[in-house]
Amino acid sequence: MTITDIAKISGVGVSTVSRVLNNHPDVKSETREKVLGIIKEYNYVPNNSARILKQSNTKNIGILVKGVFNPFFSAILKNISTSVENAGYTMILQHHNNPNDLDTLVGFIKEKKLQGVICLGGNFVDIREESFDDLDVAIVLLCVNMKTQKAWNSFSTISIADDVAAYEATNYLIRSGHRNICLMLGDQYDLGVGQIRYEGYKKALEDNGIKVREDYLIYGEYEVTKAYETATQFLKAHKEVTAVFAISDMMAIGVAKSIVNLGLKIGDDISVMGFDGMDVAKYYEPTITTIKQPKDEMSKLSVELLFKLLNRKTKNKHIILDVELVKGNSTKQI
Amino acid sequence: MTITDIAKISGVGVSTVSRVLNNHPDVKSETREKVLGIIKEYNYVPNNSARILKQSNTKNIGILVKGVFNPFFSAILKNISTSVENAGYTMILQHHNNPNDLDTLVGFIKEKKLQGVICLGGNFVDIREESFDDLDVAIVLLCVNMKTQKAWNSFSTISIADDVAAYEATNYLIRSGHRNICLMLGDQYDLGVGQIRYEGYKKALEDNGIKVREDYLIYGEYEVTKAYETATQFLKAHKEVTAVFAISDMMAIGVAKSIVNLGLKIGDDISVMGFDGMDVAKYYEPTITTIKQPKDEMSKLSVELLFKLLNRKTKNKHIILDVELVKGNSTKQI
DNA sequence: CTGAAAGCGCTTACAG
DNA sequence: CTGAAAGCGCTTACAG
Repeated sequence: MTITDIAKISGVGVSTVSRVLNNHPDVKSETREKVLGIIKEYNYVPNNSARILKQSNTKNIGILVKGVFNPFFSAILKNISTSVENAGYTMILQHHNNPNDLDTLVGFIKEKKLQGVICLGGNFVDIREESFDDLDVAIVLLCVNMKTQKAWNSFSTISIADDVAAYEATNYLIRSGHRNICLMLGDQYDLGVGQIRYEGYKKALEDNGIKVREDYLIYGEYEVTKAYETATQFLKAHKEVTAVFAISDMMAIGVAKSIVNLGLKIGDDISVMGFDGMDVAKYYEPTITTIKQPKDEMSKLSVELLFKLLNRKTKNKHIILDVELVKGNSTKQI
Repeated sequence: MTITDIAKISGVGVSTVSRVLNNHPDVKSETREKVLGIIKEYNYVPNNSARILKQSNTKNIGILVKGVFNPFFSAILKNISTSVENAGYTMILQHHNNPNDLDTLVGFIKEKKLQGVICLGGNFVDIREESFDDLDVAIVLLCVNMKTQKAWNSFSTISIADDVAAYEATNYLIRSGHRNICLMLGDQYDLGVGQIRYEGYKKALEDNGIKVREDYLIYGEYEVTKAYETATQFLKAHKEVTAVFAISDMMAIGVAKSIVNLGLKIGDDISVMGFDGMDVAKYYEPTITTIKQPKDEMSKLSVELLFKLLNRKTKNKHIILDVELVKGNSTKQI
């Protein structure tokens, strides 16, 4: 079934069918009805590729997810997905683990002829103003390590001040009397947000005259199971540690469980601080103290910004959103 | 930059460039090198739409997610995503909430010219053997309400026996001495797996001579927050209830928290049973008794089956996987 | 091993 | 309000 078939059956030209398909106003309503009837009858759906080949407008929005596929991302994904589809665009999801985020992104954009793309995660170390020069695409980077927050105008970023947030979290633990504070990161080679959060942690310790210990860095791969295992092993070997700061709530839950299973009490014996502000942190027992990222705002803003960029209603922006330290019962004064 | 540009610059015909692009063997390696060099130099990426327009093979795999976008789905999503990309296919993710799953699916397949599609969730009430007749596409339905498990050969299903699983869960609570057992479903109009799980719950009660009470059905929208709110309200009004069976672990966690916040003890005062077997159920404190779905197997099998179907290496199958009741400390004998 | 040419299924000026 | 025709950027027989 092609547009030509429909045209023949309807007894009109292909241009007319095309006009009906694209809701052009100048078609006699009688003709429109007839064509629509045939389309319906034969269950005809136009070939997207042929359409796209003609129009430069693919209406494809890409979502490029780096590394982990954690629950924090999936909440964002849902929001984005809904908005993108409501706008009549197609959402192409790609997940990758390549070291070079920038190359991956550019290849993705070209291959799928994307109109816009939202990146979740990654560190774009060699990104430059000219990186997207010949592309004409709206780019929004989310949850990305962008150390150099210059006023670059070829892409947008929406982020939180990860270093400040991690500083605040660590400082909160220090203010509560903790000095032996372990940091649980994703993995050793995480150059994304993990890197920046580490810097915030480090600075908070240094500002308080606490020595930063390499062996207090542990890795939970953003997974509850792995976090549990790593924390169990670590806490057994380091009885002096009184607080663990995990850079995701799911890892914090793994850590919390390891404390219980070691016969200790969460908060009273060892404090646990999370990051993300997932619902589950609030509903865990005890509630997990965490840094709450404004995820609804992040997803809402990112799609809004993306479409504004697409429609040339704005120039690129670099937005930094506020986080909130939500106090739970998993951290205690000592 | 088009193939014609590359051909001109390289001093060869477009067919030769095309052959290089598609790794055809019969190109002189000298020519190949030269063309490859130009492609690299100009960062040329072929236009996918034009390619697809010629080849019937789009290499597009669709993932159609119905309704909720819960963490259980996102774990599956990650696995599928990785496998699909490794096979050189593009993953198109679509999320919907239309009542008519079948129409949505068929429209999706046609519009994107999908080679294969995996559906997560939904109830395909009016699905028929002929539904996909003119489509030539591999279809795998996952986590779907397929009451009529006929030996249909136009699509595949991978599922668990949701009714049996829910029966088992309910029966376990009954064996533990509970008689006033509340069931938390997603929402009132869920005709997907929620419907079948409800039937298992109902049958277990009936088989044990326990009256099924309409007012013992509550709805948590597969969300921890909503589950918490609904359960709190319900438990306040129904002091006689000693057990809650929630058909997702996230909802079970919300219920658990509501019990704590009502000043009661999880397990000792009110038992909580979950469903899914998410990691978090195992790491919650106390551990949540749950029905564990083989999610790794589900995602692995679904992709394997999809590609076998694509390559005509198998005919359609209807696979039912086993679940496991994982005992935690959230349920107690009374 | 290589190139010219047809054609995939659309959209869009252009002419009427 | 409508149709014939060109062309989007590829791939693929076909001929050499």
